[in-house]
Amino acid sequence: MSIGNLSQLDRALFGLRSLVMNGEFEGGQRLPEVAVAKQLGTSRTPLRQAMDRLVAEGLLERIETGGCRVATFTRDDIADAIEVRGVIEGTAARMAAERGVSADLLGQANDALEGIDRALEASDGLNFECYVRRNAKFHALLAKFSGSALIRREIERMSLLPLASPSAFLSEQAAMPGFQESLRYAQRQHRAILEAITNREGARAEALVREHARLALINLNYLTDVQPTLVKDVPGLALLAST
Amino acid sequence: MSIGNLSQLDRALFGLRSLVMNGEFEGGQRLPEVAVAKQLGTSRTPLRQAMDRLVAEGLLERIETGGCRVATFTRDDIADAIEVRGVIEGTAARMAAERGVSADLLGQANDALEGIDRALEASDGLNFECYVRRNAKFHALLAKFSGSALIRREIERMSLLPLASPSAFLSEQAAMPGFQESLRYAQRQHRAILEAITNREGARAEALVREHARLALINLNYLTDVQPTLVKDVPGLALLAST
DNA sequence: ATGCAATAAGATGTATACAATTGGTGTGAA
DNA sequence: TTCACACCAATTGTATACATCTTATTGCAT
Repeated sequence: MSIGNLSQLDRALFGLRSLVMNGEFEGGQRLPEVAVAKQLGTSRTPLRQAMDRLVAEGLLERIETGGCRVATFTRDDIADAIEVRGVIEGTAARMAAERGVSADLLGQANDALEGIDRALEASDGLNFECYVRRNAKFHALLAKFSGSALIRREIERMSLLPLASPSAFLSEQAAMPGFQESLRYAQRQHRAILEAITNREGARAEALVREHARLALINLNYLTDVQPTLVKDVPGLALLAST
Repeated sequence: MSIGNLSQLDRALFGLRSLVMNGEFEGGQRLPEVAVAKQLGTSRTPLRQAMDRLVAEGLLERIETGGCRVATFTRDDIADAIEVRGVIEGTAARMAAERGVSADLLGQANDALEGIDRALEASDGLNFECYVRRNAKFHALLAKFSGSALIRREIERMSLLPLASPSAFLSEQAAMPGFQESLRYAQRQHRAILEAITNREGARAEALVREHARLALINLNYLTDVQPTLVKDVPGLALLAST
């Protein structure tokens, strides 16, 4: 359990999550414990723990007669997950506005947004890696703003669902037409959200965050309808029901 | 795994949840696996599975150096849990209004509300048991209305948290002054919620459900401030931090 | 007396053996 | 040919033994 030396449970958890997300298993089929344990180089005990956790995450589902199968998601499922993430993040923003946020935290959020500005104005057009990092930072701060550990955990939880996280589609979005314009739109929303929270405008903050989350929906639709060839590159998209 | 013959995991899960909810363990102390396993009459393997699930439910928390401890909740934690339940139930109601609900389901909800009416008008003043049952039924239908399995699961999940469920305080509420008047107020909210959903008024339905959830907060405050002697009778209230 | 270190006891993490249940396959009869 | 029943293989659920890591206690040195 030392640093950099993972426990068997962590190895099984990361390994299995990665296998499932990358679509290594046929959707709906049962995961045979012995075979998967051998594949991951661990025993059944930590593997079963890992499976329990992935069931809790929603990535696997229990079979009544025993064992687990890979969960499959319809596009409606993913849309609902994105909507719920937006709703809870929106609640975090509203609470932040209502209860007030420390100047230190507000400053950190402002720093993150300035970092995004710099990433957008980079000399070579866009510093993509920097954008992704600062975007994740801003969303993490938003969850923290609420002052509620429960809210923060719930947002993290929803973001674990495949394709529901704030940066789920960022890596492949680069191929989209109007990509940079979309990032600039998102950044204006970021600014407005932070302004609303600072001004203690709870309803405005909540509505803005909800709308902001729906950007992920647009990307989902683009990837599945217009550019299905990219599907293989987006982690978790393999779990989308083929219908 | 036959009917009525629980698996060891279920036995451990129900038993441990009950022990924790009833405050059999000192808050914050580590749960010794061997001792608890012996107490529950099972081995460590299913007990550890049960502990993992209770961690996912939020009832236990992991200790960094190994093992689990009983989670403690501040009143703010419980207030946040109630708020989040209200927010997600509100989203379910809004989605129901936006997407439409089948006449069959609407009819079932109406039946539940008529059952509550009858319970409130019983000759001996109040049929309490009937009220509780129909109230739970109405809230379950509300979750179902959304048409989203994810939403339904998240509402169930939030309702598992101690004191966050729609009927968490009902059993002890009888000792409150103005108790029946409070139930009538709640029932008027029920009617308004159903009307808003039927009329496809999403924003109204969402706002009403949020306000409805806050009734639980009032009961929480009453129990902890005015009638702390009742604390022992409410399951889960033992987990409230004594501060 | 206090602080640190070492040791021992006890707890958790992991592997594996065994039991019980499931699911498939093959054979037989209608 | 098809359905049913039985048997066998394979898989999951459970218990337990073992290894590793905590943690508390004791003793020693300052």
